[in-house]
Amino acid sequence: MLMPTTSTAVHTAPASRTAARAAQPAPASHKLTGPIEMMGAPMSFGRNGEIYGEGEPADFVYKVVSGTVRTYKVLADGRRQIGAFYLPGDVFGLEVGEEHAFSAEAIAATRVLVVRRSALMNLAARDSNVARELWTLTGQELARVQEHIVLLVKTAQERVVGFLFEMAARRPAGDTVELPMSRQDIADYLGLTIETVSRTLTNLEHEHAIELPNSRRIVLCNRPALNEMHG
Amino acid sequence: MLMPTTSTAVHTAPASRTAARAAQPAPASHKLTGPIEMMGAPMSFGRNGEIYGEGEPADFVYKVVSGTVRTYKVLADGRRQIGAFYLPGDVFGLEVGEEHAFSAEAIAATRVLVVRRSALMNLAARDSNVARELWTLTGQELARVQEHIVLLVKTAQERVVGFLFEMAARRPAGDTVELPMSRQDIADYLGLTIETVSRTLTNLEHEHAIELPNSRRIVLCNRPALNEMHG
DNA sequence: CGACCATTTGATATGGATCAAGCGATGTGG
DNA sequence: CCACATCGCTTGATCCATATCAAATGGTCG
Repeated sequence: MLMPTTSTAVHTAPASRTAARAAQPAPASHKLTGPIEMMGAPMSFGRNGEIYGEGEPADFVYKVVSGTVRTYKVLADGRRQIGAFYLPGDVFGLEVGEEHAFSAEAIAATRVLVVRRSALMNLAARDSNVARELWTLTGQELARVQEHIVLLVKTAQERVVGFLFEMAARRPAGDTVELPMSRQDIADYLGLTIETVSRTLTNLEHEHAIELPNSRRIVLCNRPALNEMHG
Repeated sequence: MLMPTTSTAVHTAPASRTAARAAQPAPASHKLTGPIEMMGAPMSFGRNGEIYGEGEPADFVYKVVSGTVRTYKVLADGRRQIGAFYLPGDVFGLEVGEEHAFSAEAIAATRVLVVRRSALMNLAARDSNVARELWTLTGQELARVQEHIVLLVKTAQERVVGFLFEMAARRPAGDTVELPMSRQDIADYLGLTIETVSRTLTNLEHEHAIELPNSRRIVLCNRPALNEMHG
């Protein structure tokens, strides 16, 4: 639907790989062996590479091995709303209906595992543990989106601080957050403009709540202060 | 947690009813027989009656028979965000985790069917159709919340019009929408103030897009015009 | 009738958007 | 190796949609 400007997708048909599937390095996930690891075929996407489009048949389920993925919708007036960011270990593209509700793109060079949804469904019909795992994944997604709703009704500063906490919790690395996405991506996730995101981060730095060694790295050097700020 | 001001809950312990369960009038739902109808115990709540609180163990699943339910969170600064409205036939309170993510209240006098979550889980472990139904319910909830996110990043007019379309689609009754909830409820669902909701409705009426016979009844008398307005 | 509560309407304030320019890193061709 | 184009980000000035504050209206129930 929306052609990426600098797509360098290596594969475009996930079905083209069914061999050589058992030799992945273990992805950064709490679950080291599951249906997707067992059955998944590796695929790679370049920066801005389109993984699937909104409204397309949801025939495949994906798990991030490395890199980052964003899902989004483009509204009628051209504005883009980002639904989620997916980091290594995260599953995305799992739909209960027949179509993808959002489009998905790689933010930077990204490797994923791909598995046919029908294969998972067949497995789930026979194995209640797999069925439960699919349900759990959908439930985690639901919880995440509910948190997102709460973020979206707050002030700009609360949204930005909430986003920083969210990212810090997902990639525990002390107080340093490494952002794989641009300011525009953050703005479109938070329902703000790029200018407001930038200004808010600058303010937080002036108040000594964060440090900005560079634009993609943020140090949460005063968590109590940040906690005060996020409602 | 939050005591309702005029609670008139008839039952407070759903487990107190296990007999007399097969004689409900069929609720307005596309699914006339399911686990909840088969196993559910009836309960009633008065206006503003608390059904469960955020953070409480999610031991029961509910289906609306009559009336309307809202789920909500109260933010740190006292603002209330409504997560969803549930109308007759809708299932709510089904959590994948162990706790309720939102609080639930009856908006007006409401009857529900209640079933133990553990009973559904046991059934699902043996019957993959039940498992699939639980997953489908969670997936529908996910789709609804994703739509809600898209609403929340639009302008006030777009949010209000989107809300009217949402309600009209859920209770197909020609172009007339009967609102069970107050302006404050609508405002807290849309992330707006009550004044902005009221003004927006007045504007829509002036533009002959809707009619307001009274504050709880809205006629969508110009759908093409409304469609233009909601991005 | 009168009290109460939900809703509407009016006046003003403000947070974030918009418009516009500047800055710093990265990469490319001469 | 440097001039220069490009891109992502920051900063500044102004505007506007919506919040806030305040009061009037209207419907409901004792």
